Amino acid sequence: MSGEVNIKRLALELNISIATVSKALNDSHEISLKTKNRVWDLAKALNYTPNPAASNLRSNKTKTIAVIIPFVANNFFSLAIKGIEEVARQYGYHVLIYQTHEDTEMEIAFTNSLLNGRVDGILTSVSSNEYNSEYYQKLVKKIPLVFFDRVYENIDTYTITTDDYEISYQATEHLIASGCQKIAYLYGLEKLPAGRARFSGFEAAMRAHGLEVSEQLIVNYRDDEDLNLKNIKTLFSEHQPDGVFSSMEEFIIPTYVACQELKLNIPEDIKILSFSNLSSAKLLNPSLTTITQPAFEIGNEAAKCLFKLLNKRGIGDDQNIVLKSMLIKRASTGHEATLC
Amino acid sequence: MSGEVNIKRLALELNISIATVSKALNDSHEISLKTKNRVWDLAKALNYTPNPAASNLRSNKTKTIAVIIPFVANNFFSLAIKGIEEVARQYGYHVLIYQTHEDTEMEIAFTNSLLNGRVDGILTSVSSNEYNSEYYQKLVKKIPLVFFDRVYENIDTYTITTDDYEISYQATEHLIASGCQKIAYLYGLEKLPAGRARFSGFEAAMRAHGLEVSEQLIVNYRDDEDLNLKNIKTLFSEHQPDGVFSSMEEFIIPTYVACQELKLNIPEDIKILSFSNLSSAKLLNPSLTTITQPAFEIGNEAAKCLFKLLNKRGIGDDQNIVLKSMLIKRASTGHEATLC
DNA sequence: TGAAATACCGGAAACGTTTGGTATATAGCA
DNA sequence: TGCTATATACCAAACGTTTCCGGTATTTCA
Repeated sequence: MSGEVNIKRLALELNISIATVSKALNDSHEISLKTKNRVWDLAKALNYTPNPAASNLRSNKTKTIAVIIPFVANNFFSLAIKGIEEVARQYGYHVLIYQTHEDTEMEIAFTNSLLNGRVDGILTSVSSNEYNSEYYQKLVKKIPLVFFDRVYENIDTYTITTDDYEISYQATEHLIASGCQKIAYLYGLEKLPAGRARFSGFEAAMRAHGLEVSEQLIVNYRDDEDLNLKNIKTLFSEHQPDGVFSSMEEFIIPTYVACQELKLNIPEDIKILSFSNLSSAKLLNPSLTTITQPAFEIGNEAAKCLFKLLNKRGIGDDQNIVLKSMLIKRASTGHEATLC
Repeated sequence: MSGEVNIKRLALELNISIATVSKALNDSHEISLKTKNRVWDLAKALNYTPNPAASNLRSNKTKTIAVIIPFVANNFFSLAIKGIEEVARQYGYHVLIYQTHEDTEMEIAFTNSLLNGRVDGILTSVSSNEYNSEYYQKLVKKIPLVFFDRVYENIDTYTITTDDYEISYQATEHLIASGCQKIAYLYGLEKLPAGRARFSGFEAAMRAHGLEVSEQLIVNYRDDEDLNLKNIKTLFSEHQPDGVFSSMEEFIIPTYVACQELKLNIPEDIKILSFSNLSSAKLLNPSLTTITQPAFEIGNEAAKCLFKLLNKRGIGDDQNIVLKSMLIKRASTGHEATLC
């Protein structure tokens, strides 16, 4: 009996035209309230929902946005997604998620696969293995796109970032105030503005306090857990730093392991802090001092900006939004353990 | 100049019909290799990709699947998603992700919003706040759907679960072998088969060793962090258990906090183990003994089953797939700290 | 050699919606 | 009264594919 319930069926049953039904469903001013109500009632009764493919084909709107990120199995990005979804739901949009696994080629492949009208807009946090902004120069002219956290600079769209330089400066001063003189730097995202800003903030704070930033006290992040561990252990045993500034969550585990294996006591022998959104940072042994980014808010803000673009409001003077991170002092830098 | 590049454009430029182009692109046997090559070459040169809306409208295939889960900011689900995506990519499918936040109403709302042809199939891990399988009884007749981890029973589709009963039994024996006599049970997912199986396994092992399972030693999970902490603290101080079996990752933090605040030493005063996919479990203070589910494999297997359904192969005798979890012994149950 | 099978290609309808143009009826106004 | 504006609704053409149906040319085989 029923068959699929579509607009034609509604029109037939109400004895009005297809066009009228469509306009009624979209609450057009051309349709009388009386007719609208008849349509809405029947639509509800028959449990009608418009076919997205047809609607999209005709109107060129998908009610879908894409999120392209390195990983989803990561506290920062998980929270950011949550922030994005909140806004998307609000607008009745669906969210497509793509993981690049830090591979720029994948990133570009995914993005390209979205240019045929599969989505209305894109939110992206770029891969760290390359810095290649030319691609995006052209891309932003083809589709609404907003960068968050890991951004390319000087591209004509919104970017949502955090105060990497300032918070790194502040965190470095915290290490110094805690008595560190020889601070190692675990360098992540070195090709991206975020990674560089973190290092600059560290550098500036060191210099401001008359401390040296030595090449030998730097470990660069590699996509190889064992190598990272090895490099950190080598650094620790050869140069005995009394402090560690980790610019990436991924360094935490190898750093703790290195200390354990080298029998270094945290924070007595060495103080540690790290960028991180790990909710269990407070339960590490000892609890870890972190620089925590407002991940949820970043996602939220990014999505809002994307919808500004989708609604054809041009980019205002709020093109580059910077949110504040937090320095949460815990036992790994000798701070009182407060379990917060 | 270019305009949008579509199938008509290709046909025009190659001086062949639209039908031929379409068939060539889909590698139909009706088209000669020579023609196919001409089409493929030009398509590549012009960077053509088919319009998904049009294709979907006509063919009733979206090349998209949906994943409906309680949270993405969770190690287990993050990994499961990764497993799902691997398979999806392989088939050229896109993945839509929905978070229910443990709310069955949302779960149903999302699911309903997908029934109008937005996706070809659904992978779902149901919310824990309710057990209401009637809805799904009807649903599986309308759209291909596969359950993973948190499943409803006796529904005519694939389910991917783990050996909750057996591994819980085994873990409980580990606690007992480590000297525990009075073991508290932190009860999660109580309304779902998974949660119940975990408890049954625990119960059976206790009984098999002549130990009592007391109501007073059970804390039920509530969606309120403070309440959970309070309940655990009350349990610990009023009944002094010497072991804790946590059936949910979410109990870990309050449990550790409770021990710290009550000055209970782990594992001397109390031994702890928990279901968890936390990668930092080994770095907790002390490192945490976990039951770890093969999250990636679960997602992987679930997606494979969904594609079996999509390819119209009926459900075989592998309808209920059960994967093995691992018990990883660490310091929180008195095991040698091995950092693995 | 002739009939049947095969290989290759095109015409045109269909998928379910949106939308610009048009038509009718009514109201407003001079 | 006649003329314009407004409210309401319909017609038909799109959107870009896929696919059924057919048609011709070529091959196969008895």
